[in-house]
Amino acid sequence: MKKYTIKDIAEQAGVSKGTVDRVIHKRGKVSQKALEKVTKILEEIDYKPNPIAQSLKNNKVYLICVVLPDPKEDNFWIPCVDGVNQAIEEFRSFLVDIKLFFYGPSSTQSFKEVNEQILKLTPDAVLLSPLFQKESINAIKSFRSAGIVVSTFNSQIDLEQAVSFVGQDLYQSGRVAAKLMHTIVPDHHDIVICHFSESLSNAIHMQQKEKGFRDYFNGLKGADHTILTLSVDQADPDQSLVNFLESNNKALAFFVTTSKSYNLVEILQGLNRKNTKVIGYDLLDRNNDLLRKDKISFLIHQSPKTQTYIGLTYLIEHFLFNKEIPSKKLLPIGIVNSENLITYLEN
Amino acid sequence: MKKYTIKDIAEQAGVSKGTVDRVIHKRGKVSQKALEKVTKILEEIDYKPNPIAQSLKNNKVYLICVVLPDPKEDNFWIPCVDGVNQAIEEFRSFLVDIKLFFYGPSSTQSFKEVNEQILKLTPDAVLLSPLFQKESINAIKSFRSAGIVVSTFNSQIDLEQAVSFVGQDLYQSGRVAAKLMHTIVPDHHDIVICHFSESLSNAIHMQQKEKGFRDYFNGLKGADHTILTLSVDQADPDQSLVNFLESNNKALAFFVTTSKSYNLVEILQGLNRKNTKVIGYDLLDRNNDLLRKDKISFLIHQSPKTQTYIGLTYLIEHFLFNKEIPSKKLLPIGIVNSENLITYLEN
DNA sequence: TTGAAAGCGCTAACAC
DNA sequence: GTGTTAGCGCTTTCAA
Repeated sequence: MKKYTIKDIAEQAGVSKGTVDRVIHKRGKVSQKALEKVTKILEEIDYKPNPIAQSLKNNKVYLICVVLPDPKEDNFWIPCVDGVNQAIEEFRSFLVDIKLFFYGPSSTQSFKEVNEQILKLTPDAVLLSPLFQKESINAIKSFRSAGIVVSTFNSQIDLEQAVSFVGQDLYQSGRVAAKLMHTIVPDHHDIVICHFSESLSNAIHMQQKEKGFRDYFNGLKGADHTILTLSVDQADPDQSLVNFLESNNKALAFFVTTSKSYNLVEILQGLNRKNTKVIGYDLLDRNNDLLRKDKISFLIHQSPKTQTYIGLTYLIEHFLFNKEIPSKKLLPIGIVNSENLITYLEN
Repeated sequence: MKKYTIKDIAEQAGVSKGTVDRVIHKRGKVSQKALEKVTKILEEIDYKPNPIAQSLKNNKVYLICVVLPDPKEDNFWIPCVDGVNQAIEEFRSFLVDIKLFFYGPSSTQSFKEVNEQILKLTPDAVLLSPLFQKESINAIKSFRSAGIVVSTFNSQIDLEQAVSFVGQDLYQSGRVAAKLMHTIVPDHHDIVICHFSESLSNAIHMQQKEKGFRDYFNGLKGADHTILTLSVDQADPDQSLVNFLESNNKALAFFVTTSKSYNLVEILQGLNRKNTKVIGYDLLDRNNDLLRKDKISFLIHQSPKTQTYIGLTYLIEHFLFNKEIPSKKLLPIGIVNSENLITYLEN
């Protein structure tokens, strides 16, 4: 298992290392004869340059900026920060510098400002969650024209704009929830899809999930479910829920499209409504407690921590070792109940 | 964001790079005075050597051998081979050489032979699935005394023998299955735990899963389930199943502790038994088909591909970049239904 | 006990 | 067009 070096190839071809390097990187200034000779050898041995040596030569500290909504305002994002920190820790001794930036989850203005601030730093790459469609496309454009590599996570925006996306298939995620609901709820049952939209930016997410959910039930043969959609009023979610529930006392099965299932469950408990089935998203502490107590049947895990962690490792390994960045990575849709919860929390 | 090099430190301390290196690696032959000076600086800047430069210097091809049961004899292991191949592909250009070895899943003799063969190659590390308790401990001992790093996956053996284990908590996995069963099966129901033990080596696995499963139900307050255990006769599994089912026609809910759920389902279909609920393991093609057709309610995913892939990356990054090898990595227990199946298959 | 120097594989500047 | 050379950060040998 001999690994060939550029020196071996140079000797074999009877040229110098410099010439071999020129051939490898197609930098021209090589005679036809030398080119052919070297190319032939390269192909024969399927030469791959040692990425470690390449990286050492290129001793530059890569700057990567991560942009996401402030986890203090929406704790869905807390694990994303954990993922970033894990990457920082893991690559501490390498030549990478990772900086975190937060914006207000409902302020396009703060999103803009943060991006302008980052642009001034001219980082090598930006990893961002493009909550706001239009503003994100603008931001990505200006990053790219400054030669900055842009990767995205969590929110998929229709684009050839970004190099890479790490996240989940939200339509499929709605189908998963529907299938679970179908397994735990008898036929002839009313099912309620609840949208808690703390920031309008989630609208697309919620729609895709709803579509998947409804499509699943529409596709059933002898199906007979009434599916309602409830968009919880942001101004006063609790009252909005109470009103709905009091006028729909047959509603016992709920699919919450955001991480707010705890909010719904607390209201249900307040109204003393029994035998409800709730399926929601995200392993927040308050959700986890209710899952353990069987007040929530299933949570769907969107792997927020993994999303940022993987997004970052793609970038880092690209810079350090010339690895290709996958253009799209859709993570598995995790189904979580009270018993496998712990195995997700420990990872 | 300046990264310090040993040259910087040497200059700061007024000594040579050699001396700094001696301090860092505690190789002695350093005067008290120099030692203190350098140590102080190292601590102040929290110096971490550049692992890329270290690795480049150490230009050695690391040999890692992977030992697992022949996937032709038990296709549970096919994805494990995929995981190995993924790691090979990903680290193709680095100085690592990964070799695969198979043994007969029910032949301790072939396990022994393979290990002897590997011992002769004196690899740097071995990653193995220690199916056979006793023989594995012996093998690991001889590897370790030859200075070979040993990591394990899939089967946990009670040991400080191996450096690392990647796998799942099987007891918890049984609990997950039980919880799922509990959600989909009415009370007052007979539940059957089915052990298909194609090789005796699985015995411990199955026991742990059974224990978790039973413990879950025993822990319920107003529970009222009859749980039977069926150990399917290896000599003639089909007949053995038919006999059992004909004398237990109340049995409609089944937990299959191995990847053979398809086998049970086919028999159930042959007997034309309806309304059965089956929970099993592993995303084999035959299981997946039945999951899609709703003949299996849930499959539990043990992430075999990830197990070998992670096991290998731990070893490789340890050798190449001095990363620490986690002594135990328990992967999330995946709950799979017809809708999130595809998201697992694509990963 | 210490410093100087060579070299790992690769790149890029420079001289011819 | 081509070869030579210096140097990335670190380790290790050798001479002092």
